[in-house]
Amino acid sequence: MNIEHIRSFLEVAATGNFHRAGEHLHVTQSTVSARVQALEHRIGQPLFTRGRGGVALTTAGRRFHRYAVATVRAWEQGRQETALPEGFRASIALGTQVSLWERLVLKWIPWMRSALPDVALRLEADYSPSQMQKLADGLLDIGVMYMPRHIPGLAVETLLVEKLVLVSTRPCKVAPDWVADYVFVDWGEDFLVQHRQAFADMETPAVSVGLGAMGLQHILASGGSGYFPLRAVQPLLKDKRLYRVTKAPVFKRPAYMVYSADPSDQKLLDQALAGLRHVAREAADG
Amino acid sequence: MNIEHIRSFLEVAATGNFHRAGEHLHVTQSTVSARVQALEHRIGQPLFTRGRGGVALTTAGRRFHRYAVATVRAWEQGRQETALPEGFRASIALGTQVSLWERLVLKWIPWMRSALPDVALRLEADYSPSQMQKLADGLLDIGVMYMPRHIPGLAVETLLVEKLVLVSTRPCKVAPDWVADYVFVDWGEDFLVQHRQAFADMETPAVSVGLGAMGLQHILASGGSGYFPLRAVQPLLKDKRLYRVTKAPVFKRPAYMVYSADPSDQKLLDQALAGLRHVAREAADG
DNA sequence: CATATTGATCGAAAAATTCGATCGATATGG
DNA sequence: CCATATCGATCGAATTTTTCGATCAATATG
Repeated sequence: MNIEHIRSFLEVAATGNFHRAGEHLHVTQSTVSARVQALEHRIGQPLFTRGRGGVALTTAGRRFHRYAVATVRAWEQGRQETALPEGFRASIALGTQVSLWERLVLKWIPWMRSALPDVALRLEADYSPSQMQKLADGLLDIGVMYMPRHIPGLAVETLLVEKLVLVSTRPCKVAPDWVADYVFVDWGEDFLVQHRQAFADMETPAVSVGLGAMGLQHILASGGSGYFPLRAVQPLLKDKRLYRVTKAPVFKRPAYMVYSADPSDQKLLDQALAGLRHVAREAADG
Repeated sequence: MNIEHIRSFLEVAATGNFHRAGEHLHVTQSTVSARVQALEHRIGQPLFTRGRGGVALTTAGRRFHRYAVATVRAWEQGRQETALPEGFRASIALGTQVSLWERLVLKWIPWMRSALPDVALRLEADYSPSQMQKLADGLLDIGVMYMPRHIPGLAVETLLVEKLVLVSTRPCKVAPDWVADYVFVDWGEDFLVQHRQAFADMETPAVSVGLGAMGLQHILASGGSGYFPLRAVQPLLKDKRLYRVTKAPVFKRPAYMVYSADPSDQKLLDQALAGLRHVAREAADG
């Protein structure tokens, strides 16, 4: 069965008129008639009552209508999602965590556009678990994230290593007054482990924050200290709005890129990965 | 685009082999090849990597896969739902409330099977509001229910009038000791209004029940009185397990059938309605 | 190196789709 | 009552698409 036939059925149902349906579909009335008849024959039921001033759906036609909509929509959407934009040769689908978006992907886009102008880019910012699934299912070509799971068939490569440094709103060289104004920011499981090792005797901080940007806003507004990516606080250190606690340990937080070990277009993937490595070098903390 | 093409894509994706896919679809390998190529051309992307020992989905192919499944399923299901069973000329879709199922529809089915053996029956038991919507949408041909809403384009016809009579587990001629052992059964809005008019000074009964069968079970188990359909309690009256309170008012509870005022097959509908009227007469309280 | 398996390709045959013209039925207006 | 307009069905011819069988080239297997 042809999807054009189903689309014709929907158009006739909408207009109630074979001629008008034909116009909308850019075919003749006899074509519409033939299509609807083919559909009716395939289903084995009349879908329209042909009468006086046009047509109306039969009970069977109305029953079929919702499935017709679903069928056409599923096909149309699948085509849309899968097809390449006009004038492109291939496409790369990349998923990333929001926090790595600005830092890496935003710079990778122009790199790709100039290096491979005929490759369309499909980008999504999502959270890590669903992204790993999409990579495993082959729905994404590249994932950029902290803390990937290891899955067979997927290669994981360190892209850059962020340095998390302790900063405070007051100048001080040693670890600050814990508990009082320290803000614990959850930078993920790796950080948690390192943090616990370094500050084994530390009591539970009064404030702990799940999202980095929130923690930074908090200490800037209310004063305090906490671990933040060097890159993110560097301008604030220059402005003397924050001070680095130089004696405190520095933690490392690596970001990875994940990709298929056996891609359908090895060459294309290699180029895209090279671009990511390039922007990662440029974005390195130094 | 042809749905067989999409089905072929799915079969190839499942088997990883054009030959085997062809066998499953009862076509030759070259047909499968042509179909997949047509699909790829229509989408503008290769969906498989053809290689050494078979084929594998590309990223695009994997992306398309779920939509392919959705498309085929929607069409297949629509055809299933809409098509007539083998050897039937037409079909009638009837929806009813559960409580009227046994009373009417169960007897209507054999009537229809013998009167119109080449008409398929589609039956669903549902609750009134969604049923009226389905009737209005033309998804049902006939609805059988208490308390239909009136909707333009739908005809409503009284099918039978149930008599609700007061019965008690103890013999008594007059209204029983209210409140103490009377069970109020909610037989719908009409009943509520009549009941309130007849027993204006009645206090709120101790027990009120939403479903008729539950109320009947309750008074049979624990003793008491309440309104029930004459038809339902008649055998219990004969067995002297219940006694009718003859002086109490009798309430009427009409059941209706609802159908399109302008059906696509008037003659067929008329015959089905005649059948319903017939079984309703037989089921009348007398 | 022979052999088997894979998907692509080609040409011919078959099937389907499409179009334009026309038909019959029905409604509208004078 | 009749001329006219509108509607969908139908027909035949032209076109396009689909299918098949045979064959080819590439790649594994023993």
